[in-house]
Amino acid sequence: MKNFKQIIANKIAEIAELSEQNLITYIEIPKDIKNGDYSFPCFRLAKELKKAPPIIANEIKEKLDEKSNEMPEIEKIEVVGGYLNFFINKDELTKEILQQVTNIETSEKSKVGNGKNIVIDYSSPNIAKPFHIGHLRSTVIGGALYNIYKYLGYNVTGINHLGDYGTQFGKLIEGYKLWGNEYNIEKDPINELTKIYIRINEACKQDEQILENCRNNFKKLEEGDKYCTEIWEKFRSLSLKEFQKVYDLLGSKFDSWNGEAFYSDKMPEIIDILDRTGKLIESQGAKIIDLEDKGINTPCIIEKSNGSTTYATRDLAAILYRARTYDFDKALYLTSYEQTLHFKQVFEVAKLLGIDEKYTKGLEHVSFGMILLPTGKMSTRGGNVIKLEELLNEAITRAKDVIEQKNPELENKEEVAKKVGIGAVIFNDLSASRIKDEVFEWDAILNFQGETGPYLQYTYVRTKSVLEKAEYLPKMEEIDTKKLQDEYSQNIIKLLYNFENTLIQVTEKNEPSILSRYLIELAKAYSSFYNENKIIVEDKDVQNARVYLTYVVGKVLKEGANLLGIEMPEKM
RNA sequence: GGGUCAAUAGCUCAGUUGGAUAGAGCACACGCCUUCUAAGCGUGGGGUCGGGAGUUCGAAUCUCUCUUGGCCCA
Repeated sequence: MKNFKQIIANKIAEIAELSEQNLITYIEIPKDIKNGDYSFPCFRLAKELKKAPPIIANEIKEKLDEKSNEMPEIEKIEVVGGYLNFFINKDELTKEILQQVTNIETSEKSKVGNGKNIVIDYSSPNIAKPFHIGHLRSTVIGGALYNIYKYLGYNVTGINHLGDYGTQFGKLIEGYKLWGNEYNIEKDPINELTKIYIRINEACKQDEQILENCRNNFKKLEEGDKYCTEIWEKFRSLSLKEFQKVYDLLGSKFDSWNGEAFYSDKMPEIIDILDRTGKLIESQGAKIIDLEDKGINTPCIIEKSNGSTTYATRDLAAILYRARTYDFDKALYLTSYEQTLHFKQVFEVAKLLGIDEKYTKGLEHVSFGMILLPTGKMSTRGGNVIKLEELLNEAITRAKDVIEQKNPELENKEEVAKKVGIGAVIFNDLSASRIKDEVFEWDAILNFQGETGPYLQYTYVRTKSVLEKAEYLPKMEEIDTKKLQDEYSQNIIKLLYNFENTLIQVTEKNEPSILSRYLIELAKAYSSFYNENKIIVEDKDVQNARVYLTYVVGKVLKEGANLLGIEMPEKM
């Protein structure tokens, strides 16, 4: 793929005797098409050359014009004010892009990641607790990043760092011991376990002995007691079965399910390492690392006064394990911004573990905003949670209603409703920047109009419909790209050119919404094109060109949506 | 109190490392289906880019400060 920016920078560098590296960062893409495909603002050269920007622009243009035979890609250069505007030869550009998109599966994209190792820690729900809409963002954003890194040739490991450890299991075991036969946890594990959990908490408040038993259970669990371990494993596997229903709906996949419990025997080593650095100090009976000199005025607690470990210790053990096991270049943690301080502390303490700088530099907390209910924050104890399964099923039901209304003759309504409903939910979560909070409202999430998942799907379905009508796909070599020089086609061409670059931007910022916005732009551009241009026409050259453009747009829309975790129906 | 993130149209949000006249969707009004899916397309109204100061040829974007709100703090 030709890099037009590079070509322009290269030529200006020769003339202005400046470094190509600098110039390339100056070159920008004008918002308005009439200002060309690329633009070089000469203002910043004005000072050192001691000339007015328009004069500089004119001088560069003159010299560039002399070399025009060296740059067949450039059609013309215009000076507007202090700007030097470059117009790329449309024919050249169009051919280049169609070629690239045609071979999208085998393009050079895989070189970008260069086999670097990326570890993504996402979803990570708590065992025996409801899987609610608060877990959606981690699952969906993490999943999208997983797909995109992989697509760009990174070697990605997805980890579901389950919350399957902690004193609450001592309580659950006690509750199960006492009243296990009263609850049908096989049938409805999470709801029943939640009931037991609430009940045992009440009991603990009233009876100190029960609380003591709970503590003992957890201790026994840690020591590998057979009975406790068996019950714990039962809770874990029953919960996972429940979670799997949601993961199946969302299409989430993980390479590792090692949760907190997995690191339970790996924490003594962490404490030992930290101890030997001399930075692990006693404070109010707890073992802490002071981070004041690192600009973090809250110390990191490694071991509590009662001798139990903390989330921080477990995360440190995970870092050490992952560095050894996956040799990661980047390790991403997908959680809400509530945990910002926690990860700041952990990443700082990780520098004391004696691991290579590569690892500590690769740690990154990818934080996102919270999902709030119109009434405020969700809370499991308060009982005001919306379960993910419930949301997804509602989405499917609503999608089915729309299908009945718009296209009652459609085959596979169930399957399409699933893709559309889930697609709407996923896209809704990926369309705004991560950091934004989201107030949960059914009508907003399950809206199928405007900038939504179903809009992308609908546009894709239209491309398929056109291809079906055309009955054949012309060969790339037979396309007369001159037939694609209208404003609408060119708009699409330019967007297609940006596809790979968009994906790279996503990984640079760990921000899948950049891809979401891009796909909306592409779908809009195609919809305008579709409305303004008849595609199946008398003139076969025109038809071939437009059908082919339709084909590649469909291809990119589908590829892009799949990367976000959204499936495309062929009809809807 | 300390730290941190945010504030752009009535609502939800874009705005690529500072660049040309700040853009979408929803909502509202109007127009477009005897021809490729109207879950669509087009037109229109609507802005003190939270306030102020600064840096710069140029600031929604960078710096400082203030205001409001979210989140975190053994």
